[in-house]
Amino acid sequence: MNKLKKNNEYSFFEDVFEVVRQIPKGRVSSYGAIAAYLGTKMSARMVGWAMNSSHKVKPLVPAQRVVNRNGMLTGKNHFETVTQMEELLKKDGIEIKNDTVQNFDGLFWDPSKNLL
DNA sequence: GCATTGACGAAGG
DNA sequence: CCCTTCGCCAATG
Repeated sequence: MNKLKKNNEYSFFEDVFEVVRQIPKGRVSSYGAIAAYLGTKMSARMVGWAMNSSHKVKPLVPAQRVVNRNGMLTGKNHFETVTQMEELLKKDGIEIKNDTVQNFDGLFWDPSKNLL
């Protein structure tokens, strides 16, 4: 499957990982925002799909900081444990209520605005 | 090679 | 205001 990857063309997966790693502690971002930063704003799904491999890449990607546009921890089910995601976010100082990031609007981190 | 699914999002009813 | 439908792109069956 691998090995014959176009050396010039890195999957946008790595781009997603890189952006997610840039998310500051205590902040969260959304799939759509990351997708938009990568240019594929219409395909936020692809970002989520990329996160599917986030657990197997070298520098673990803080996927827990990436939630949907509603601030809901939709991907918690894909973590080692369903509580892992909210626990990690709580450690970052983010309050989680009912699997949803509180004050999501205030904690939201837009890569296109901050990373640029 | 076509059909289904997926950690989303915006629009329509 | 809540729920349903469509669109996107890629991977898997």
